[in-house]
Amino acid sequence: MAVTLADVAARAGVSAATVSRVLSGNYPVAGATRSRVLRAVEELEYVVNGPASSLAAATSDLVGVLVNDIADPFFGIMASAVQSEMEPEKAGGKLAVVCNTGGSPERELTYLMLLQRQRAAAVVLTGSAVEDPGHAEALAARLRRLAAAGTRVVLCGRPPLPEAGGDGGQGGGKGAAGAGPGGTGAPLTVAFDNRGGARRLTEHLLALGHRRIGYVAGPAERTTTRHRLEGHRAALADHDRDHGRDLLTEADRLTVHGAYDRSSGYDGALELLRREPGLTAVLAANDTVALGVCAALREAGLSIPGDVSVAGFDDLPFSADASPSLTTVRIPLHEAGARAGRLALGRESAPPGDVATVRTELMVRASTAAPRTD
Amino acid sequence: MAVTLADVAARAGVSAATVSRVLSGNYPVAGATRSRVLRAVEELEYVVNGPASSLAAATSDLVGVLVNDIADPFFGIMASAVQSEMEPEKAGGKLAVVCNTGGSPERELTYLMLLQRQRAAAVVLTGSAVEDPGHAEALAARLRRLAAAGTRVVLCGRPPLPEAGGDGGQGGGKGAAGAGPGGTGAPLTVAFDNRGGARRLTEHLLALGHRRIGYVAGPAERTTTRHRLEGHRAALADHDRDHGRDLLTEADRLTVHGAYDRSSGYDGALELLRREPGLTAVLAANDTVALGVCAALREAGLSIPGDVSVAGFDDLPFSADASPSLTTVRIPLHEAGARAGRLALGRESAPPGDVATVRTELMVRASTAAPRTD
DNA sequence: CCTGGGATAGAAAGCGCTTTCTAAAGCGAG
DNA sequence: CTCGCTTTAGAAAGCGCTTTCTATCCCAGG
Repeated sequence: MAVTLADVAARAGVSAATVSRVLSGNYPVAGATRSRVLRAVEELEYVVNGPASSLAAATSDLVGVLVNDIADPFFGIMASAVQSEMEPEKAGGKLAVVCNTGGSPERELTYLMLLQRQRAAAVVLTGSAVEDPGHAEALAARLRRLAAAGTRVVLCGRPPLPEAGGDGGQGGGKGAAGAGPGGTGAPLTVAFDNRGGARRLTEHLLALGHRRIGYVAGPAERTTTRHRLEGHRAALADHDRDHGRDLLTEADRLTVHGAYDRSSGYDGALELLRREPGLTAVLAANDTVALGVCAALREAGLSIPGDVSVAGFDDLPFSADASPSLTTVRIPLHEAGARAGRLALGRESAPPGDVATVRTELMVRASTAAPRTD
Repeated sequence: MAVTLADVAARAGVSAATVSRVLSGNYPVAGATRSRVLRAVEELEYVVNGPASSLAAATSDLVGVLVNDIADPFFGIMASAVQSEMEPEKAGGKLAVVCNTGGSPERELTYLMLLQRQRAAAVVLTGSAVEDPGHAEALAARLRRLAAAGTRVVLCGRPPLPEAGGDGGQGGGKGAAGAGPGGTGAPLTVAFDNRGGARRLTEHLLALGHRRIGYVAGPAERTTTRHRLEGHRAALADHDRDHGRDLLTEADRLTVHGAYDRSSGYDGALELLRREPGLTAVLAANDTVALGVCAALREAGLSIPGDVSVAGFDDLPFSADASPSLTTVRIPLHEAGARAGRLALGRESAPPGDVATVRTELMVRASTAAPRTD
């Protein structure tokens, strides 16, 4: 039905082997022959059969990118950056496959299985991990298998995996977990400095004079949430130590958890206001949540930053445009994604300790100011 | 190196054929045999070799989704909806491959070529098309070839292709353009009623009493831009006819073009203000552009909607949250994407005339109001 | 007790490509 | 003018799976 290598070979008056060599370009072919082949390819509109090629060569030009929510620019930016490194137009270029897990660990495993089935060249996992030990172990096992199968695994924006727990059990599995081609076994990691960012953000609020600071945090079970919370508390603890205060114990009461969406911010802010009407500042899990917080505060008749300061996290494109513009912690998502992409392609060597941390940066804008002196 | 079908067959004490049948499930296998095979699969942690499977079966479980900008929720929502129809966890499930073209027609062709190489089961093209005749013909040719190769082609949010131009030329190509399996030849289309939406939006402003309406339109060469502009002008023309006015001739002067981003809105609004300081309303190419328009107007000391009304297009999630909340034209992106996904899978039969139009809906919010009576 | 047919499983022929291994030229050196 | 090397191209053996074709087994019906 479709045009095959043999057809091209016949037309060019050469063997199939020669055509293959011309197209892959990793073997010397005389100039005249080469151009004869290329002409035949043109004339017949030949397109390589990818599956056949992958089967024979035992390689694939697919790179999987797992994201929690493709409709969220946070992930869109990273995915776009990963993809920008793939050079699909070039001969050895890769095709990035963006898979939307919806944040579900089960779906994540499903996609990883499908990617393994496709013998993907690499897999990039973005987004925060769920801390449930069962899921974590299942995920680690799957990633180990992928690595053993020669797929490069890169984590982007999630913490490095814990060391292998169980011994993997039965079956005379051969490779001692991933000395496979191009895999160091342990996944490469591009980590965000969430702790440091949250810490600097809280320090900023403390320096402005805020003492009653609410926190609308992300889902309780995700690593990112925990890290940001830890940074926040570390700043409070430092402050307590230096000033003999006790903000840290208050922090529990002033923290609520929700999803990474606007309504969580809205609801969270109302709940915080209920718990502590004297609130002067609210930290949000991310910028989207911060927008919800702002909406709730405004509806409660509070001005920002006049009555309450609000700060977000991530610095998405819309954050600078919000009114008031959001104080937030910038995560260089594009840079991180691009780096993850290069690691996935093996174009950049693994960072020391296999973990590259990208710095976060405090962006002070209009939504935070000193509290009213009452 | 890796576990193969033969290994599983040996372990289960059956033939490779039987294992294949158990896994694909489209052939009767006795219960006892079946469970013996499944146990062997478990024990050996067998994962099917996708390329081999695709080669032998001459099918693939890849579905390509082309988007202009993956970081833009407009496309993210559609992509997510397409993906939600794929059921990757099921046996016959598909793997959606989201490809970011960056709006470049060349990259679009590159991705289509790669997807054809992978023998993708279907391809969904989202986003507006470029109207350049050269590109349009190249694209149409590529899509024809895809269809001829048995790949289902679905257009989502772009107009149906023009009828085949050239006759395709040389080579005794067989199929008369795509009576291939499951392809009707002509791509299936899910179209947005951009004209109608723009028309109703303009009518809304006219009804409020606006007469000097600026338009910060999208890139001049894209179909979507043209359609929205046509709707806008149709409304103006109707008004002129009924009221003996001449708003239509003014429209040219009050239209500027830009990209689909915030800064285009910002710059565009400033330019419009320069051309017509007495502007009472501004339409934007989409909601992101509208935000830029709002920012520019505000910096110019104008209040929204007090001095100038602003309206967008698309109704992205952030639009209701902006302050003031944006009047806009809602495009049911999720619904459209899901439908495109179903068409791609052949789970929904083709619409009459192969074009399904999804309705757009005017969302009147706080950013539009009657102009000041001066 | 024999036979025909349904149910189940195996043998084997590819699918279209890559890649050794091998052969045929082409060319300088002895 | 021949020998041995390099350069270039073909032959053919898979890669791991699917699927047709065929063989076997078992049971009901005659």
